[in-house]
Amino acid sequence: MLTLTSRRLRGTARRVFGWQQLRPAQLSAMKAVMKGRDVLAVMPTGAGKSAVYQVPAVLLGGPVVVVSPLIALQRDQMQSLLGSGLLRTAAINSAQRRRDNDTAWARISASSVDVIFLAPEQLAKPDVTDRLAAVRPRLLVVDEAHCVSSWGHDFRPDYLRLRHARERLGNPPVLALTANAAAPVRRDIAECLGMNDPVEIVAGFDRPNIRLDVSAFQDAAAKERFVVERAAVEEKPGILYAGTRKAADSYAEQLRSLGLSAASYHAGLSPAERRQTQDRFSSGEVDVVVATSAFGMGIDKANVRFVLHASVPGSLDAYYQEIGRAGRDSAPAGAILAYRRQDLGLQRFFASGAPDADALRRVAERLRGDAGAVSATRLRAECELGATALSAVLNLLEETGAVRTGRDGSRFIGALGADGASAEDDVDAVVQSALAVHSTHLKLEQSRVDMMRGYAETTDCRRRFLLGYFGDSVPVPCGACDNCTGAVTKPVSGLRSERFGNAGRPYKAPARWRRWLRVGARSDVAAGAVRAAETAARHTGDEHAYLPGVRVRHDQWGQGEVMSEGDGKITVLFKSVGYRTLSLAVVTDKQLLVALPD
DNA sequence: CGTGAGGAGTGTATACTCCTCACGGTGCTATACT
Repeated sequence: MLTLTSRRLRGTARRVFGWQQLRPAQLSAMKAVMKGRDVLAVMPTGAGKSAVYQVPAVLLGGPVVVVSPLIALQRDQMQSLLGSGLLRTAAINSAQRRRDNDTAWARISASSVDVIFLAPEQLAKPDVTDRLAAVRPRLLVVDEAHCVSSWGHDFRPDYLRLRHARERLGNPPVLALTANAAAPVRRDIAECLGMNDPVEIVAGFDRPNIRLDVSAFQDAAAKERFVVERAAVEEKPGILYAGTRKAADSYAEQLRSLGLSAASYHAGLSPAERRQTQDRFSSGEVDVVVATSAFGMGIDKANVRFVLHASVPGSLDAYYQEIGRAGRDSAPAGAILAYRRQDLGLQRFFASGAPDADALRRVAERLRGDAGAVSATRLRAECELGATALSAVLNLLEETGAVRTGRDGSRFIGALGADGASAEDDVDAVVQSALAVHSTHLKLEQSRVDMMRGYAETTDCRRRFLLGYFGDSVPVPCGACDNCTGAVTKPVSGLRSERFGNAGRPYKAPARWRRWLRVGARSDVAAGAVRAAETAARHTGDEHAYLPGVRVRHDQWGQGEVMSEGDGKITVLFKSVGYRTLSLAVVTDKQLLVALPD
């Protein structure tokens, strides 16, 4: 039976946008939005995420504010909405001329705009939130919401300030949209945005047409040869991800010298070059884009046949997101990882940036003496910090409780007690606890790198490992990963596949990995499949106290949540130390974990 | 954490080894120049 809301939503979708059908996930998300609930929707790209705010935008009777991480994405979305004819859009950003921003504001203030696109940095400015508040937004959309979690803690700290912006806008409901967020990331998003009892809508993660392959190497030159030849022989078009800009340029050059149509893409290139490469990839003119992680958001090319990683990314979240750009047409596609464990070092480095203790001290000190609120502008000037650095510092100080944000969102109030301990000790303590808060984030980031290693080195079904990380289970063997089918590496002419330098011989994990991997030797094809089947069988039976989602406590590591289990191991995400993989036997024997009630 | 560039040392090979050191990804915005 159709409710009135469903009927209105479907009618609008048909009439305004020409969509004959809405998927169940789209419809339930829209209904929750219409009810005024906070909504977190995780839906695969191509499943019509944007529709979830576009259809309500027609019906809500007031403007919708959309936070988008890239100006290029804002443009794309506006472009695609031109066709609807009914939704009027505007964007405010630094890439537009001042006059265009003025025009946009004039239209917004005259209530002639239905959807407004901005980056989080805009919403950190009080004049922007003031002007928006005046037109009473009905909904705040956070697009690509995984950015809140992946960028908010350091790179783009204004993502963490969106909760204050929301208050300034008159507390409209929040709709967070992403294609890719494991449970802890979803929790982080909800928490950072200050979402209120959000409705979570999570569509399935599995992309069965993407085949998962890992080839491991000891020698850098051998890996590089493999990458070049593999990129050359795979069906086109494809994306080759490299770890650094330099590597991206070098691979692109090598592919071109083989006569392939390849272009590199990274943040070191001019916006014009980047746009051109992206356009030429979309149109089919470029066969292989060789890119850093800069490439991908907003790419919606259906027929990408392979995503090849020349270097491991820093997390399974990033990996899944990047390989998800393959095979959107549902035809077979390949996700190939060329793995060297030394490459993890680069990701460990990226996940190790420490905050500026001196900047923390200066801001804490400045706010301590002041009874009133101090504006961001003044703090920037007096503490000699850029806008990004100041936001990052304030986020940390706020998390420790030493600072709170004033009601106007851009003034800050020191909350340090003036009694008892000397002022000096006070500031010291605050800096220490801010550093501690940050180091908790770092531990999580580092443990994410470890999970990436786990994926690369597992001898179990890779799909099971990957989807287990996202909280999904899959029947094994999946039949579409190297460990389940045994087709380790497609033979490539003139190339010896090198598995830890022992081509052809079974893989034997080095001693110091063995404990972690809990395997002696790499099984051959048949044994791999058999073991996968056994794992599946075990999975259906017996005494599983530690199923994914169960909350547990560990004596030393505190509270955590079971993320996945299988093959005699469980992986738990602890608040204090990040992901830890434990042997089920040891856990049971030593009673390491206590299950907590929900 | 791992890599590659560059210098010092050895000691005569235009070449090795050893050591130190800089560098590595993602984007917004504001502002000063042509």
